[in-house]
Amino acid sequence: MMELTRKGEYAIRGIIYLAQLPPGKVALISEIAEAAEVPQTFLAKILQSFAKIGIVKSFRGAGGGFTLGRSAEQITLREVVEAVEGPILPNRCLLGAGSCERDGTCGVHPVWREVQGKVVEVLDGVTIKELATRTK
Amino acid sequence: MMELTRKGEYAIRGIIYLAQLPPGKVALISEIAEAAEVPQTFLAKILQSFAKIGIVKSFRGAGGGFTLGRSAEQITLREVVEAVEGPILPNRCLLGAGSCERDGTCGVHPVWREVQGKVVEVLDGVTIKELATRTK
DNA sequence: TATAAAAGGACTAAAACGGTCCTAAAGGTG
DNA sequence: CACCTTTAGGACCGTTTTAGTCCTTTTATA
Ligand code: SF4
Ligand code: SF4
Repeated sequence: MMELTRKGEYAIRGIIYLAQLPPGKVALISEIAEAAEVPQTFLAKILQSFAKIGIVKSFRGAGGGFTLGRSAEQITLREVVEAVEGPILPNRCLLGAGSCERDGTCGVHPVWREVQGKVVEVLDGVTIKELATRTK
Repeated sequence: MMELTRKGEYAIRGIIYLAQLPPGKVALISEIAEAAEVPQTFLAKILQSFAKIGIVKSFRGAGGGFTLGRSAEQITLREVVEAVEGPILPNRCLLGAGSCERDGTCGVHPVWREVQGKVVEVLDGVTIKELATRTK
């Protein structure tokens, strides 16, 4: 249960690599993919989607590549994970009332709410900066 | 991320229904399925797998059906969920060393370990009994 | 023996996963 | 301007998982 997909795993590895670079340095997708040991074209898609939401910045043409969109301490692991996997949602009844007609009477509902809260708390509490410095 | 499948959802609903019955009462799969609002043949598979591991007991033939395999306060939500979804495992690197060759140097690894711990803690802390009494 | 269940197995449609490949667009360089 | 480099976007694809159904067999009761 609750498994991160490869997409999520790759996204995290890629962004950590970016965070380990000297600030401002742009890295080629080929370079990131090799360092993170991730299929290049797949990682490209992921970083492109990150560029859209501002987590990374991208530059085209010669001398182009990717950089972090803001400083590593301002990007949380939660953000990265959610960007790629969607919201932390142990059960679909947690998104919006009425998604399950039983939620009013259901004793399990609050448990999922609690699980969600704990996971979000952990993931919100760790920044990419921390991960980058802790990772060799 | 981390979504419970319908199988898991149905399993929980079914077992809660069993827990709400007077102790010792056997219920037909048709009855459980209707009450829990779950496809009958699908629920049958789930309860059959539960019978194998002892969470429920089953009886064939006329007058047969299903009962809890032990008292509701001795069955945790975690057990039910894991029986149907497999172990709580936010990332595959958590099962066994060597499943990721990076785990020695990886700063993310401990975060997943923590997430796993928190979720297990919550799910272990709630019994089917509690859920049954809390659910109308 | 007839009947009432659950058990087991085969099968399936649809979605999600884990990518690849090709073309287009944008930005430097000589 | 022409050419090269690099990301962007879209189409496509094989495999696995999800979410079931259906049919036959076994077991137990009446
Ligand atoms: S029955 Fe309860 S736990 Fe299940 S989806 Fe509905 S509200 Fe959520
Ligand atoms: S890189 Fe780290 S988090 Fe990712 S699978 Fe390997 S050990 Fe786990």
